[in-house]
Amino acid sequence: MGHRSATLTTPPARPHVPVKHIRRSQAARVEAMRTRLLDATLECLAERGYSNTSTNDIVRRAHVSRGALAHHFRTRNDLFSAAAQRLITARAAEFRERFTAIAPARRTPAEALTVLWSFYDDAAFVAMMELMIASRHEPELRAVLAPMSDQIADITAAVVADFLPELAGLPLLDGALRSIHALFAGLALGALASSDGQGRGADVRAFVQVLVSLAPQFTAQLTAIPDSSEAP
Amino acid sequence: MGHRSATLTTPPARPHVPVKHIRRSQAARVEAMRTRLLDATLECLAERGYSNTSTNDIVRRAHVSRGALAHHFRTRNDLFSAAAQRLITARAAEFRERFTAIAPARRTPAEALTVLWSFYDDAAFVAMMELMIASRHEPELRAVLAPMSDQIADITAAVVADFLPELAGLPLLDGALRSIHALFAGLALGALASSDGQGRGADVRAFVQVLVSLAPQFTAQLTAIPDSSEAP
DNA sequence: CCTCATACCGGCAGGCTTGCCTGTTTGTAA
DNA sequence: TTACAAACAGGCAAGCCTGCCGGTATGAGG
Repeated sequence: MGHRSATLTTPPARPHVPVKHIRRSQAARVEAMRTRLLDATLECLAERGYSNTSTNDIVRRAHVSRGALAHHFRTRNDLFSAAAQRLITARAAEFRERFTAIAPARRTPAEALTVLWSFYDDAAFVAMMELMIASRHEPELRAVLAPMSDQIADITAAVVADFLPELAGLPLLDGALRSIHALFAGLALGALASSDGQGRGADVRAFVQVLVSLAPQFTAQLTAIPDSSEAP
Repeated sequence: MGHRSATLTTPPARPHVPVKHIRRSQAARVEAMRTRLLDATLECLAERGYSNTSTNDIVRRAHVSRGALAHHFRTRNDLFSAAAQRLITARAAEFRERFTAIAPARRTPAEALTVLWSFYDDAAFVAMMELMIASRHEPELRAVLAPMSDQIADITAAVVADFLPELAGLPLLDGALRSIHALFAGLALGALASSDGQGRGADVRAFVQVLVSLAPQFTAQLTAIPDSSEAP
């Protein structure tokens, strides 16, 4: 179950393949270089963290010269912002893929929760957290990350609508989905400091499991409740 | 409702009160110095973040010489570990205080949720997140933070038992409480990167509010369910 | 009152990082 | 083929940070 160190980038084609003397178009060259750099950045981010990652670490890992990086990303922040952008779009794509890959017979809320959690119990999400923390002081990075929350909500809603139609009409669905995302994020954050190496809040996830399995039951009662909401 | 910048430390006695020529015992001196240093560390942590905070920043803010810090904390990590320890114990104390301070008439789940959230929508929790992220590479810090998760669970359980006895016996109470903590943590984390300056996931918290208000209802149905748990 | 341990002070050297700068190679287009 | 622009290489200087060190002041004990 420990999904850790899942595909953060495309694993092949990276280790020790010098990009030399293969006669490629310039567009292909820059694309390869950017990919190399960005992937290395994301990996360093997950391993060493935002501010423990120097540009030297990155070029070393990418097997690229210092000047190459400077040529494609003028400043360190540019690099990290681009990496953040790449991470977000890559994840959005993988999100849809992984869900559409679920066999129609298995498209249950429980399975969906498992897949969803795999996105949080993941090296990429560690990188994501690093970026979120760092974005507090890097406006450019923040600008990249800001719309992410709503994007996630939209994509999740779409996935639910497509694959779990029985839940599609639920009254507070949007809030519920956002809640689950927040909960998983909190779990992942807590896992960073917790000594609980493999548990990763399995008990909490079990509780969530039970909760969603009960969703249909109390959805009926919801309509008859004196809406005492308006959050504090 | 924006609780931000709540009491991270004891605000009085800090600004510009030179500790000189007042004839105090040595024990008092070291205590004052440690407090000064640790408070400044925590403040810097919340404002600048873990690795944007240099020891110079700290001594500058604490109005203390560089040597003083070196004398009390041999290394930068020692300082941060001590600060983390201090933060944890201080928060635990404040946690109980704030809950016992609730007027008996107001001891409702809704009120409890509001108070609980105030602990996450808080400069101190920003510092906490910084420490959690940093602890990934600082074993000493990690050792300090590791037991925190269970401590929180224990304290929360105790508070519920004392002040919300009607919930005390609920079947999956422990999981539910941990879930709420994780959810709030995730909300706080997301708020770092979100442009949603003041919202802070109010909608999500509203959902949680509704959910707990329904807790008694479906707790009955829980016993009759084919336990298909064992989290994935 | 005197002595000593402890608390505190401020500067120095070593190491690391970033951004820039010059020089070389590669692709493209005339 | 030739000339130019873009891609790439690697070194340099300025700046900052940490840990340490000798020197001073202050409180404790005889």
